[in-house]
Amino acid sequence: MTPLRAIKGMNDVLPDQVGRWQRVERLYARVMSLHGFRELRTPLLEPTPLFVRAMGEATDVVEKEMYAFEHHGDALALRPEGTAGAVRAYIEHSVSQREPIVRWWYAGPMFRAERPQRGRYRQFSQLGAEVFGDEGPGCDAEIIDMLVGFLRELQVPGVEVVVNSLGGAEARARYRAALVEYLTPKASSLSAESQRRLTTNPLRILDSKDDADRAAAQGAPTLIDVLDAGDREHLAKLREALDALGTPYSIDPHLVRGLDYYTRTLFEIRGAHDKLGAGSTLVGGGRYDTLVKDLGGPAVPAIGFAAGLERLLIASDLEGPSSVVDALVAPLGAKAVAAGLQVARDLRGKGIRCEVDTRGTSLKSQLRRANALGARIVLILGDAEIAAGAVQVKDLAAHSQETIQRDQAIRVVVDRLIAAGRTVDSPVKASATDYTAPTTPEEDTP
RNA sequence: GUGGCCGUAGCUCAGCUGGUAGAGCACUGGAUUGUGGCUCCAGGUGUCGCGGGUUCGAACCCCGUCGGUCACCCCA
Repeated sequence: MTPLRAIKGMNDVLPDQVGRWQRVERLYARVMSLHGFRELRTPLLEPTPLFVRAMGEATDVVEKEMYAFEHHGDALALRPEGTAGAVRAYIEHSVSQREPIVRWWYAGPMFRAERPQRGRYRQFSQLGAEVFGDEGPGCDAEIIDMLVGFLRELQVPGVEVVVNSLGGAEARARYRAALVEYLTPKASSLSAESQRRLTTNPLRILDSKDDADRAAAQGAPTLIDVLDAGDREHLAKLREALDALGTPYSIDPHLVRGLDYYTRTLFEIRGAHDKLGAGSTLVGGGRYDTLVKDLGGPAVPAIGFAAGLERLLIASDLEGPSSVVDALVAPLGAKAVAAGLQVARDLRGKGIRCEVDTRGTSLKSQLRRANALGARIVLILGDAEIAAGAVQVKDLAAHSQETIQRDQAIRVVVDRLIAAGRTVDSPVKASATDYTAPTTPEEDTP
């Protein structure tokens, strides 16, 4: 019998790692909140045609990477990206009728049936956002600057922003024609892949990694040359705003992205090249001023981006939390366990994370466990303490220990933890029916 | 999806031209009948990814397969 295992490219995240995930997610939620974005949650499963129409028939994602299937006659697909669902929800709920500008963020798993690699998985998570109803370049600049700030908070080294403009649909069509005209005479020198692309998706030849392709593309006309006046002004204003913000970026006229819906501003943010190798794109985004209309909604301009959470985690130097609990209750002997459970319940009522070691093992092994859990305080309850109505409060970091009366012990522990920098919730009642889970001392919610 | 490399204890790896397996770390216990992180001592049968083949004999060679990884395609 073959052992049960997770699907290729779909990974478990064990608790040791979840701490880092949560840290990044909370930081993101906070950044979003500070910028007036509100969270959107959409289904993981959508009608396949939504993605086909949003991203384009000829895109690789649609052609070969979607988990698409039929269920009772419906064509369904696991979402390969977040924008299509967000736009669908925006249209479906007539949101444009209620609010002129909408800022939404989302976080969650996406699915693409690609060959896994470091930082690229079949189920992966994206942190994304969309702004509907603001076509100004200032909005583009704000988003880019916000993302750079976010990556800085994540301590991602080597962050660089690359910007390009794809222009509107007309400009792109004009450019496509010019590019094909320029490259066709050189077709024989192109890679086989690019010769095929010449008819299917010529823009992609621009960011080919093949040397011959690069040489051929070297002198090609650039998109920026064929932009119309409005597109040019948009780009110029974006650059002005970025310069004013002091956000470093570079213009790469060869930057092209794989989805058809982009218009005008297109950007990528890369970082941590040494850790991510070829897949160092951390965030990709851009404007999609016609997509809402193309999907049957009103003519509302929009811009969005998505960041790969797994890549951010590889790139980020942030560490996860080191402690699981603040305190460990160490009862010695069977009689002490019941008393220990009471002490623990009282601690939790004050927002102290704690665990009771009910194994009945030696004090030594309980202290070892306290160490492993990162507990600062150990409350020792043996026969002598119970007889005296007391408890030993041991501070592992301070190497101190004192005998405290039971009714004073909770206050002493709280004081010690607060003195050590732990923030503790305001007291709540701790009973079986009125119990509030202690929040972790982790940061981040504003 | 295409190609290269890799796959030995929980982790990182060693294992000489094929003679059937080891280290460090981690973990558990003890030294200290109730006191951790340091130190010392003790504790390992693990489908050598899986299946098949060659051989007297395979962790080591061959084929297939699964998984990982890197690059490409593409993308977050």
